[in-house]
Amino acid sequence: MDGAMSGDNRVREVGAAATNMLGFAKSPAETRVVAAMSGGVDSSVVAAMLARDGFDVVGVTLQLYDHGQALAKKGACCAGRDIYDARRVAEEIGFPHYVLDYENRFKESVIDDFVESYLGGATPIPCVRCNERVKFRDLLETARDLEADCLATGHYVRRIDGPNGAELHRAADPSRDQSYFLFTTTRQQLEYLRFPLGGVETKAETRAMAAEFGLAVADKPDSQDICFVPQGNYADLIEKLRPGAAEPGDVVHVDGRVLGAHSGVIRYTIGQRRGLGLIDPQAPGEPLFVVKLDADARQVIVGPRDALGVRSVSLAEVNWLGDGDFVEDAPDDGWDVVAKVRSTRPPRPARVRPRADGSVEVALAEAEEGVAPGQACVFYAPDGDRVLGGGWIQRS
RNA sequence: UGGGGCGUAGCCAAGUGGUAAGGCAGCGGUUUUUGGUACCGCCAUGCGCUGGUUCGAAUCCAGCCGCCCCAG
Repeated sequence: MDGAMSGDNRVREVGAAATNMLGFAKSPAETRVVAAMSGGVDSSVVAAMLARDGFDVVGVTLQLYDHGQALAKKGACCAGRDIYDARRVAEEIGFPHYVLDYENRFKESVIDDFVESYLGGATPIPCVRCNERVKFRDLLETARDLEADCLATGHYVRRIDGPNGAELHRAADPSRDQSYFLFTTTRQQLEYLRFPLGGVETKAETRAMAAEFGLAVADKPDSQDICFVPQGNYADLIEKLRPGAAEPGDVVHVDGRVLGAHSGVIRYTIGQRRGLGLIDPQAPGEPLFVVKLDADARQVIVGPRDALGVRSVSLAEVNWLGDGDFVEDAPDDGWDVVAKVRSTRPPRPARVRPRADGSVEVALAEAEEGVAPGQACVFYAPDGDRVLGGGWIQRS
């Protein structure tokens, strides 16, 4: 949007001259900001940047899970390492830093939900639950308790002050955009939040800043996979937390034929191809995909690729961030949006229509594959930039 | 035990004298702050067995074994 000013657009989501970089009408030194620090490069840069710019930064790192026997983590774990890294950044730059024990809250708000979701045949997004129920709820309250003016995070997403209050927008770098994971953010939370990396053009730029600040985490690899699941082996974690809960059952073709057996619906998600270990004798050269999961019947229903397409999706718990009242002001044919049913891939045209029973129907202009209950459908304005809201997929 | 057909990797399958396609499944990796998808790589010193012909055979010949079908 403002390529002419490239190079110094780190904290430029607030423009008014009378306010500081975070949008407050007072000096940075008088502006207290709690920086949520995960121990990674992004949030470290945010904290360091704000401290260098003179803000009254208080770094906070949440201890979300231990590496004890409950999760059976092997050897040194990232949680401990990350906390150490965050603390070191605070020491290097010179601002206070606190580690808060959020293990119980994380367990109750994120891990339990994750486990129950899988056992119910759905496919959870723990990262969204963590943002929704831990970072932007409990941590945000803690920041208020610390009398901070705002809470800053390292998310790649933009917050823009609009005529009707704070708006959530996609990151300047579409490939790093994390707005999908923040769709549950409420307007009230958004008013208090700041995302200094939203305008960064590339991840390399962030790393360059980290190097510039002399941070040891500058070359730290990006985090990926689910933070509390070691080696990406989520099914083993579920079975440790709920022994015996994952029961075996049949793998059934959409036409009714039983093709084989599985060792628990928790190991599958809609759209999945690998791991079935099966072929359809009637079409031995064609791949099979998981089309549906029936936890009650303990069935994994599979079919050919063309059985995967979905054009209508039903949502619950919709969070609306667009202008106007989501229900009252909805056009008869639904809100005109572009929607994502997964974090990657560009958003596609869709219509979002509130139903009388409180649920919401999304009509996709083109079929999407791999639409699974428990995942999120996030809406954007037709130009794909502003986040208008989103909801949890119930069925499709 | 008359006639016909077939036997290539876990499944399907191409190849009919020149030194084993491809798909599915599996394994490994890339991508990705969820799962998944997609993409890339690997996966038969050997083509039912034993001999023979040939410079050379999965491909030709002989015998044997095993399936299947049609007749009785």
